[in-house]
Amino acid sequence: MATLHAAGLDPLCRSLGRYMRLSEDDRAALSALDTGPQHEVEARSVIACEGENANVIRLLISGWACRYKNLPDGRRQILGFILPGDFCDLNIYFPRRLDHSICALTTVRFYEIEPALFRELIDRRPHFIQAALWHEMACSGTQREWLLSLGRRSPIERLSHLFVELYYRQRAAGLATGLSFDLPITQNHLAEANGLSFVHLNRTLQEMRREGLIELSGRRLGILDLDRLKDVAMFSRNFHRDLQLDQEV
Amino acid sequence: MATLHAAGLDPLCRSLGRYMRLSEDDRAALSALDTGPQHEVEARSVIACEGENANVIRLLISGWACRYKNLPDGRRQILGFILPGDFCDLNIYFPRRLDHSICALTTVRFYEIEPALFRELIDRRPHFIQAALWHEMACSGTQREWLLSLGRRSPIERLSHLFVELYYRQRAAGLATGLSFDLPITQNHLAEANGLSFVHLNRTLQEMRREGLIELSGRRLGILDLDRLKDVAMFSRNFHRDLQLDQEV
DNA sequence: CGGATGCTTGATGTATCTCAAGACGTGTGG
DNA sequence: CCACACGTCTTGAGATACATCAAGCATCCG
Repeated sequence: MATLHAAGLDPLCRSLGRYMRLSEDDRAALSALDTGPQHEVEARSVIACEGENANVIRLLISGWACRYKNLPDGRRQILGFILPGDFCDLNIYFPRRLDHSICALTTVRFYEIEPALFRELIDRRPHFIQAALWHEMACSGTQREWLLSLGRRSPIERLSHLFVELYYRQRAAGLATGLSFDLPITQNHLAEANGLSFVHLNRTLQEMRREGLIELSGRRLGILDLDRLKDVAMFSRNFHRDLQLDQEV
Repeated sequence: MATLHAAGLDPLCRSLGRYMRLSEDDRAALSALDTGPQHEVEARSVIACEGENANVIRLLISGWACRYKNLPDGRRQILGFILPGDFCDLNIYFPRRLDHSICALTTVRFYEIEPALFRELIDRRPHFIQAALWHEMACSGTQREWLLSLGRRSPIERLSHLFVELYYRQRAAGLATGLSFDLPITQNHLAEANGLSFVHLNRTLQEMRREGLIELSGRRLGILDLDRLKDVAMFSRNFHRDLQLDQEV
């Protein structure tokens, strides 16, 4: 019985454990959180929509999701990818109106946690707020890296950078085998994330293959030369360090 | 004497007051924070540099600063503008290594607050952490809007959006008179913020003037038709609401 | 089998960058 | 006071990177 329960809560401990050392008491306190049933939605489902009130805390268990924004005329920009262990929304206080939407890119499983329960947890063990703050700041840092990519990196540099980011995040979550990992999204998604047309993205991918940087087929990405890929991306040591943190589970 | 002291701490109260209701006790607690001397640096000074440890909390009092990142080959992207009342860095816990740099665009005055003092404040009055979280989330929201701009908006839409954002933020800080406000930065800065070459930015500005959207000269921006400017920018109601919060002082 | 979805390729136009030069204002030293 | 340097803005010309439009092909699935 303990096993089952522990397995169920594992994602929460693992997720918060990335940002703080968890004592046994901490883990026990997390167990007390009733994470409720797991939800499952299929690809393309809108999990949360811009403008609606976020009155729940969602933690992704499996699958890929993304944050995105639309312009009134239909143009769409993906703002970031949400991988297993990431929070979709962390509205602990003040139900904030969502400034962006979230949709599932694959079949996705996630927890929904009551903000009130989280608040109680923080009341009893105030240092948990630090993990929440840290999570926000880590996301914020990744956004800044994307700003640099969209503003100043060329398409091939942008794409290289994204692949390195995803590789390290997947590896941190134990989802990479060697230098390859599942990339269960379409080229169109990659284009929407990188501010490119999907035609041009396709040609950029071909260039990367020609250059011997990656191989990509059947929804799986293989990195052929990580060092060179990082060079092309001008991947920063600082950013690497931030992502590495995820590994200290 | 009370006057002087109150005047000195006013920026802190006003800044945090944007994110939470301050009781009299709260204000008294903030007064207990020794904000130390005001610092002043001239334009172009680097206030904080990527990679260094942020071991202080800075609150901008007057002038303009910006966050930015560089690529190894010298390309530079401005990530956001810091206006009076904004925190430069809010590293309350864990001295985090900075993932970006901050520099002064004009002569700038700011407070430096010891993180330890801030932590003590939060220990005594835990709800202050909510203001910190809210501040992080507001900055994060602005970054997402910039991602949308850089990824999907055309140059003229981007620039329009930036001007509307700055207008609302300046107005919230009481720094706009009517529909115009000081814009003490160069066209080169605007280009670096919008991911454009400064030549093209210059031409975009001319187009906006030709269209009767703005007038810009002598480091002062006048908005000629706010509604149309917002239409061009496809400025979102949600984002507006977030910025408006700044007004509820 | 027909329709949806995703990937690839070609042709064409244009938006944006780069390079380069000149104009204007402002401050500084002679 | 002028001469000069410097920073900023402006304009022109040319090259190219990227978007757009359009078509073909493969795969999957009902």
